[in-house]
Amino acid sequence: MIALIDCNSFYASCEQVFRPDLQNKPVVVLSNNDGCIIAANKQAKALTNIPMFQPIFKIKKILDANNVVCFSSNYTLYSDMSRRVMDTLKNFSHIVEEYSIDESFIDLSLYNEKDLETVAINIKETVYKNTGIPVGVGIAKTKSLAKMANKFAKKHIENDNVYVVNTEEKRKHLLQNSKVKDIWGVGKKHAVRIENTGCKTALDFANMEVAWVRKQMTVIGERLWRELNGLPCLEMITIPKPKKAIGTAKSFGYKLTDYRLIEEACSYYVAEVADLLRQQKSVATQIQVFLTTNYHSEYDKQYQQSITITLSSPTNSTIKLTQQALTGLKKIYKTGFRYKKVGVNLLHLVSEDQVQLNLFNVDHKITSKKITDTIDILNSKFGKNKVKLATVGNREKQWALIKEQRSPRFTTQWDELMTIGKK
DNA sequence: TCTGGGGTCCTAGGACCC
DNA sequence: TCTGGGGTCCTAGGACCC
Repeated sequence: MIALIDCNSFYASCEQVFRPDLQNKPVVVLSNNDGCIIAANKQAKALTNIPMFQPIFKIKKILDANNVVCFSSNYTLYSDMSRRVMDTLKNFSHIVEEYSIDESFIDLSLYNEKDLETVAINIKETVYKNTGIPVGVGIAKTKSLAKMANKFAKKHIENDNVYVVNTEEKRKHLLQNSKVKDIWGVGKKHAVRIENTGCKTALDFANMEVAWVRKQMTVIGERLWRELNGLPCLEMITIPKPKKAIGTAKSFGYKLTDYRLIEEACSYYVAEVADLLRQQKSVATQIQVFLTTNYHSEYDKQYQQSITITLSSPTNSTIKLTQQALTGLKKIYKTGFRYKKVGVNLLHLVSEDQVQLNLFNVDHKITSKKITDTIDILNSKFGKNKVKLATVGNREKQWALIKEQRSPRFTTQWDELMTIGKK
């Protein structure tokens, strides 16, 4: 049996852990640049007209009228809280798959099946006691059913955030009471196609002809169909696979026209992704740079362009990647536009030790590696970005994201610890 | 004025090879 | 009317997830 544990309104819950005064109050967390809502707690969700992913300026009035507390996103805090939750889960099973920042699958086959209800409640209570984060638990024979059981448990309050599918009756009850669009892996497009055949519930889908499913939804759909019928097709992935691509693309805090500033932002992003690349001990064979104006704007002239450069030899050197990225950026940049976003993608990543050495730049490679290693060591000792390339610039980041309401990084910064009582 | 960001997997079709 | 057959690699695009 597999359990899916999912944190309730994770980002908002993280904020509330350190702000007990916000218990039972509506709380939302905003995206980068404070652009739109990416998380809302129960109380905020209960207010109608707070749709997720809506630009904040459209619903500002509703937020204010209801005294909704808004936070800028604070990923440093959320990552650390996530680690605490995951550590707690490891006490319940040795087979844990960290599926995302706020959910995990864990294998419970060592437990007696009739005890699972108790185990589920125990997991929920222990995580809350250790971290302050409320979670939901869904348990079933397959990942897809566990995922749906979890969602079902949250939706129907009488389940108190726990649902265990340990009988055929409960499987049918779960699927009968879930809509097609609630099936994990069925998005908008497939939901329409499925419903057009007359299916209304997840159970109807599970009873469809598998040939139709295969044809319309490929092998992914067939796996899902089997999983809903109790046949496990998705394995537990306990060792995270190295990423095949690493990218970043963030909107600027302000529209940019100045090439120099865009270049600084681009260099900064290259340093970020190159760092992640080295952490997973990979090298990139291609780098892609793209630049775009604000496509939402009706006034601005629109322009977007991207360029993909194949590197002469695969690398994870910030220096080399920056050189290539800026060469690319120069090619696609055109004057006369107000730019909104620049992005960098590292593509076709391969393991460091699988690289085919290019005979002709061995020397260069080694020198470059020494510099990169030294920069990494210094930065891990003295703090992120203390040592950087000159192209990143040293002035205030005029392109930086807007984060007006970020909470303190309570758990990772000594100077941002919580204070109690008078100073 | 203000509209997120980072991924995965699969398939079809083109280019190319023998 | 008939129009080889088998294969690989790559890319773009679709669909989905959190």
